[in-house]
Amino acid sequence: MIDKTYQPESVESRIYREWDESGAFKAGAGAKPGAESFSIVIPPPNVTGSLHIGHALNNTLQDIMIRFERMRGKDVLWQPGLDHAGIATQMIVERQMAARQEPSRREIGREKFLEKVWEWKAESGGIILNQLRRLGASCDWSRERFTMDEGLSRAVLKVFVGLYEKGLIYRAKRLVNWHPGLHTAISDLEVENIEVDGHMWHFKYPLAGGETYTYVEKDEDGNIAFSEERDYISIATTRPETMLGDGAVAVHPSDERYAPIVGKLCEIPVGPKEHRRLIPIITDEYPDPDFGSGAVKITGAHDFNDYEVAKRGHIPMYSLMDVGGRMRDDGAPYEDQARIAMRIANGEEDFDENKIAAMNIVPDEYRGLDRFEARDRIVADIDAEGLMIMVEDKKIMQPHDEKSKLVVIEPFLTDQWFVDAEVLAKPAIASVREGRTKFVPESWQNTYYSWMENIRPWCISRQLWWGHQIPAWYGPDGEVFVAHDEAEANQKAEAHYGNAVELERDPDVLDTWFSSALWPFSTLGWPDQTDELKRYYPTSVLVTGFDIIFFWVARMMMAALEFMHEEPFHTVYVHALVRDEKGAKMSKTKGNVIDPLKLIDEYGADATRFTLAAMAAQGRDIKLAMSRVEGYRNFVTKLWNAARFLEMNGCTHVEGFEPKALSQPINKWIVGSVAAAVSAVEKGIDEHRFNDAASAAYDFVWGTFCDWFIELSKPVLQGEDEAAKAEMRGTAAFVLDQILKLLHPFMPFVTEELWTQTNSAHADRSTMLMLSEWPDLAGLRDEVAEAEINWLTSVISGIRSVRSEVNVPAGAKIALNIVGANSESRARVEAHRAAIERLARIETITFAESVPQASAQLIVGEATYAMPLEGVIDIDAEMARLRRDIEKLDKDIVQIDRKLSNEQFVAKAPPEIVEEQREKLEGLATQKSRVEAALGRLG
RNA sequence: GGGUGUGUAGCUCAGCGGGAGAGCACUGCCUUCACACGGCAGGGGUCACAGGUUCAAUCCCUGUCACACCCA
Repeated sequence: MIDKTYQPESVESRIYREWDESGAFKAGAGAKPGAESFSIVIPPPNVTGSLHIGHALNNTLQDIMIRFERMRGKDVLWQPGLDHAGIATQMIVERQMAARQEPSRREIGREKFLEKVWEWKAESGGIILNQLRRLGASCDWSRERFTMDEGLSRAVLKVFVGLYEKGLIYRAKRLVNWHPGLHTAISDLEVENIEVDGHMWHFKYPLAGGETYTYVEKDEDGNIAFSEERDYISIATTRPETMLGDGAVAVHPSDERYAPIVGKLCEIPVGPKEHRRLIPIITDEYPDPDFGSGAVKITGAHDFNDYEVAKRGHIPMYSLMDVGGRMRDDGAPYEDQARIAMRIANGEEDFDENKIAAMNIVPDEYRGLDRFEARDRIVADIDAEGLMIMVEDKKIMQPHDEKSKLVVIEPFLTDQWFVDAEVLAKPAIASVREGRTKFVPESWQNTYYSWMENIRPWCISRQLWWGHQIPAWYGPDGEVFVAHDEAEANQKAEAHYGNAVELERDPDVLDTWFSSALWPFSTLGWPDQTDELKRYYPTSVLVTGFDIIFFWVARMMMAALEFMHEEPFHTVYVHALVRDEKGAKMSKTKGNVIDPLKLIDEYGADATRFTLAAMAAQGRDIKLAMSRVEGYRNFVTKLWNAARFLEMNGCTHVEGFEPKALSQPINKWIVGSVAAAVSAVEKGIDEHRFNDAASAAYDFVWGTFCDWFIELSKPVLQGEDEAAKAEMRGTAAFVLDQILKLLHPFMPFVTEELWTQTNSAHADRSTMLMLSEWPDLAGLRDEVAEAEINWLTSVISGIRSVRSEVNVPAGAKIALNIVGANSESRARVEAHRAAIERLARIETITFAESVPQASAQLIVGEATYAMPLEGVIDIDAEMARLRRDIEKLDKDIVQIDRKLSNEQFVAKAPPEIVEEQREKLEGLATQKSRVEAALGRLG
C-alpha cells in the first residue's frame, strides 16, 4: 500500500544508496550493446568548496541529460572529480595551523606542509561531492578524479614539457599581477577591478637647473586662451608612492604645450633634496593630451600601461616594493643608487633588466614602509614643500583579488612562467568559427571570441607550495632544464655542461587552471591510450556558467586541440546565473544566498531539481522565488496521490498489455497524449531547452492525466462494465509507468520510489527505473479519439462554466436537455453519459426537440445544451452572460472581417492563412447566431 | 568609454511575424470516498516608449529610456 504522503527525507538517502550499490552509476550501466557513447565531465568543483545554488543548477542539468541518455540506452559516463584549488587550499591549511598555534609552513618545510594538506584533504576536502549525492547526481563515483592525482599529474608534466619544447611555454621577467598578501603572482582573470573612492594628486615636477618655458593653451579656434611662464611640468597620479620609481615623463608627440621641453630633464619632487633624481621628458603615443595635464609619469615596474611605454622607450623600470607590498629595504643606500640612476638618465651608464632589478632607489626614509603609509608620507612631504598643485576626490578603479576582494593587487615585475596563449588560441577560435564546437545559447560565442582574439600571455606560475611543482631545474649559472623528472634534468644538464652539476628545482607551482584545462582527457587516463579515452573522448557536452568561459572553457579548448587534436566537446551549454527573487547576485555578504541543501531539506531534492530545470530558460538569469519551489513540491505530491488513486482502484499491470490494441476512446486518447508528452520532453532535452521539457511533463501529468483522465476514469472504474474497467486499469497502470520514466530525469527519487511501490504481477520491473528503457510510443496518436475527448471536455467545462456564472449551487444536480444534436454527438453523449453526469453534476440527460422555458444554454458544435432552471436560475444573469458572449464574438468577427476585406491581405498573404481566416469567420458567425437564438428564447 | 542581454498579468517567467500564455498571488464556490501541498469557475495585460519595414508586428529594423552583466 502506498503511504498517504510522500516523505522525501526518509526515501532519498535509501534510494541513492540502492542505485550506488547496484552499480547503476557506473560508466556504461544500462547501455544497449554497441550503443553510441554519451559523456560529460563535471566542471570540477573546488576541493574546499561547498554546494551553492549555482552548482545545484549546473549539476541538475547535467544529471537530467545523463539520466535521459542512460535510459535511452546510450553508453553513458558522467565523470566526477575535484580540482585542488592551489591558493584557497593552502590558505585554509595555513590558517588552520595558525589557529592551532602550530609552527608555520616555512618552519616545517615544504614536504611536511604538503603532508598536512593531504591530511586536510582526506578529512575535510570534497564535502561538495557528498552534497551532490543529495541532489541525486548519478556520476560514476568509482572514477572520481582529483587534479593532484598521480595520473593527472603525469598529464600536467607531459603538457608542460611538450609546450616548453615547442616554445609555447617560457620564463621571463614581466609585469604581473601580484598578491601582496599571499606573496604570489596571479593571472589577469583572478583580478577584479573595483571602483573605490580615491584621489588624484597633481604635483609639480620642476625642470632641471631652474629652466623655464612658456606654457600656452589654445582654444578650439587656435586662439591663445592661457599663457604663463613655468619652471615645472604638472603631473597627476592616483598612486604617489610609485613616483619613486619613475623613469621618465611622457607627453603626446602632437602636444604643442610641451614641445619646448621635450628632451629636457625634470626632477622627481620627493626624497632628499641633494640627491633628487632627474628623469627625461619623452614623447609617446600613450598620453592623452585631453586628460589631466596631458603629461604622465612613466613607472614601468608598477603600471601596465607604463610598462609598455617603458619597453618602447628603453626607460629603466625600477622596482619599489617587496613581495609583501612594502617599500624595499634591501641593497645599497639611496645615495649610491640614486647616483647610478642619474648616470643612466644622462646616458652615461648602460643598464639591463637584471641590473635595474637589483637597484633599490627608494629613499632611506621611506624604506620598509607599507605602500599606503609611504603614499601618505610622500604626499605630506611634497605638500610641505609647496609642490602640490591640488588634490581631487575621484572614483578610481582599483584592482583587488577576485576571491576576497579585500587585498589590493600590485603590478609587480618578476620572473614568471608564461604560456604563449596567442598561438594556442588560433585553432581554438577556428573550432568554434567552423562549428565543431557550438555554444548554446549561441550568443556566448561572442564572449569567447572577444577573449580569445585579444588573449595575452597566461602567467602560470604561482609562488605556492600546494600544486604541481614546475618541472624546471636550474644549473649553477641559471641555465634552465625542463624535464619530466629530476633524472632526465640531470642528463640534460650533464649533456649541456659536459659534467654532472648540482641542480635546483624551481620552487613554484602551476596555476590550478593549468591542470583543469586538461580535465576532459586527463580524467580519462591520458597520456595513456586507455579504453575510456577511446570510448568517451571527445565528450558530448559541457555544462557551465558563463563566468568560467575564459578561465576554463577557453583553456580546455586550447589544451585539447594541442594534445588530442580534437575538440574536447561538441557543445558548450552555458546556463544562467541564479539570482535572488529581486534579481540581485547572491553573496554571503548580502546575506541573500539560498542554500540548496536547505531547499532539499524543506522541499525535497525532486522539487528543488524540478524548479531549477523549469526555470532554466536559455539566455536569461534565474530569479529564484520560493513560491516556485513550493509549487513544484506540490507537483511531487500530486504525482504521489495520483499513483495512490490508481492503486486504490486496482489499476495494476495487465499481462501483455498492448497500447495499440485499445478499444475505448478515453484510453486511446490518453496513450496518445502521453506519447506526445514524451516527444515534447525528448525535444526539450535534446535542444537543451530544459524549461520546455519540464513544463511539457508538468502540463501533461497535472493538466491532462490528473485533471481529466483520472476524473473521467472514475465512473468507469466504479461502474459495472467489467471489460471497460479492465482495459482502463491496464491503461492507467501503463500510462503511470510512462509518466515515471518521463519524469525520472527531473525527479529521480519520487519516481524511483513509485516504480518500486507499484510493482505488481505483470509489471516490468526487471531493472530499477533508473536503468529502465525510455518510452518508445511512436504511432499511438489517435485523432478520432482525440477529437472525441476534446468534445467531451468542452461539454463538461462548458456546463461547469454556465453553472458557475448563473450561480447554480455547486452541489445541485440539474437536468440537461440537448437540442439539435446530430448523430455523432448523440453517440458521444451515450458513450460518455456517466462521465458528463458525474463531472458536470447532471441529474438526467435527455434529447429534446426544443429548448425548455427559462433554461441556461450552452452551444458546443451544432448542438445546444439546455439546463432548465425554473426557479433556480437567475434569468437576468443568464441573459447578461449570453450578451457578453455575443459581444466577445462580435469583437473577433469585426477583427477578422476587417482583415478579409483588405484587398492587400487577400492578395499578398499566403492562401492557407486567408482560408484559415475565412473558416474562422464562418465558425464565429455560426456560433454567434446560435447564441443569439439562445438569447431570443429567454427574452 | 566599448560590448552583451533584459524590459510581456500584482510577483516570477515562457512565447517571438498571422487568435496574448504558465506558475504563484487574487476573487467566488466546493470539507465530492487520490490529493485543501486539493477541486471547479473567474478577474487581471496600449507585450517599456517613439519611429520604420510588412497585407499583417509583442515578435524584424532604427532610435530613446530603464535595469543587469562583461570588458577597459
